[in-house]
Amino acid sequence: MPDVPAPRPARIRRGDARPALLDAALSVFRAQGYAGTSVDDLCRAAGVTKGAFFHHFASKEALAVAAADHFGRMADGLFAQAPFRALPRAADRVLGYVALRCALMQGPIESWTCYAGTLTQEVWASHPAIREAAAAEILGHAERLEPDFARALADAGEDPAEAASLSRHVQAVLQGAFVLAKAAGDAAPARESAAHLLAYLAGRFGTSVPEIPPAPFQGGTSLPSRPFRG
Amino acid sequence: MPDVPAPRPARIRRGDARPALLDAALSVFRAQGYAGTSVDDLCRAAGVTKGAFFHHFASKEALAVAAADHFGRMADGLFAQAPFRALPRAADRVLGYVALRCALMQGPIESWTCYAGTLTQEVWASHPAIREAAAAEILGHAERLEPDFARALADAGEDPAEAASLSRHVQAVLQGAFVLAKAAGDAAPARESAAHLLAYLAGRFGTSVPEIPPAPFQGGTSLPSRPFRG
DNA sequence: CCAAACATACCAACCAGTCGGTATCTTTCC
DNA sequence: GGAAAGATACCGACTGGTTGGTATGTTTGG
Repeated sequence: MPDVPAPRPARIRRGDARPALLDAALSVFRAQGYAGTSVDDLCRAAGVTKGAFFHHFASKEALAVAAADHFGRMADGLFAQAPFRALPRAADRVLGYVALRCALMQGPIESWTCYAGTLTQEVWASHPAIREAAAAEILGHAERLEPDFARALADAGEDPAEAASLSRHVQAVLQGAFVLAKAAGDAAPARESAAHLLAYLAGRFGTSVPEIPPAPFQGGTSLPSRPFRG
Repeated sequence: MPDVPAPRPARIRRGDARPALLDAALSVFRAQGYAGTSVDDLCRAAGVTKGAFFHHFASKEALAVAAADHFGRMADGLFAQAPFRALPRAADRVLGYVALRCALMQGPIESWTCYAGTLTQEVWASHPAIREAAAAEILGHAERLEPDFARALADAGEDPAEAASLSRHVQAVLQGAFVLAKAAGDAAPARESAAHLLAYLAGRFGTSVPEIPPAPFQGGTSLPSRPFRG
């Protein structure tokens, strides 16, 4: 059990407990997982006491659910204001979105991975309420991007009916990129995967791939090599 | 806390405790997560007592590490014997691999998702030993597939140097597909994503996409629609 | 008879959640 | 304006149950 980083002062001002707990939930759950995080961990990270915690949230699960919505609103706010949103061509907006997500892949892993995906992976079977909130987050996000996909496909003379599935695919690739990054302890494989995704999308939209400089992954494994055809 | 399914008889024969625990680890950890699974859960699922558990494994973490290798050997065995391995063209072997993984996406989710990816996502920061074992599993698997990717790229007149990154990308997409499937509670989005992956690979290799029938995802979210440009 | 393979009882630490109580802000009424 | 009344926000000791792990005893195959 690693000790929780304390990004906040030891105590929070009156009235700030709820947002402090929501922020703490995002980073601590992402770093330690749901079951691996105690209520005391969350309180410590938020600079709040247990009394405050249970005053604002009925249970640890309730905080996790509320934090999924919190995460979604933060993410949507970020992307709604991003410059790529103003591009005239739909294909460029889609590629710009993926390029931005790729550019965000730096710094501490728990700061740029997906709260909803991380939690779902862990508690999809044991905590249906969290699974539902996370699913609404991920699939809702994909749905909100859908119009641009439909437009980009139509512009390329392709069937826009595939927009929904393509938009979900983009989210899937990003989620998978996060898993590889966590496994490798390095953002490089995630950026590489995003680059492949950009290539696929550019192919579908008949446009060129935008600039992104993915440093190649140097990791490798330390496994004794086990031949596949063995 | 859902009760653990007991796929085994209440008690296991003498000498079978170790493999029983490894099998139990695969299914129970995937269904409940690492921290959400108690040693007693594992013993119950394996039909074994705590004494047997700690006779064979020094700790819960040690079992999780050993199970990663166990998972890898089972998976490699499965793919090594699959018919697609005998195809003459490298591109067809790669596409056949993805098509098989797609075809496996049915039945209980914990039976076809990735043990290594699930565990990494949860404990990458708190249990380095598990993270390393899982990373070796995932990246090692990608490495073992690499020669076919290199050959397929070369056959298409493309640079085979991209094989490593492309092979990791395939694993990333699969991992992400699992996350979406868990979120949606349905294999459909995972199969859709695999279909997009096949399309990308076929494009890169200059071949046609093989048969796979991905039923479209009907899920949708129950979120009040929050406009993206809000 | 011996070592490996178990079985059972047990323990200290931890955990989610409770509860009686206090501090501070808001409303109401004069 | 100001005091009383009530609502909200917060505090932290406590509890019943669970957890990973240990200690010690028993069975079994060779």
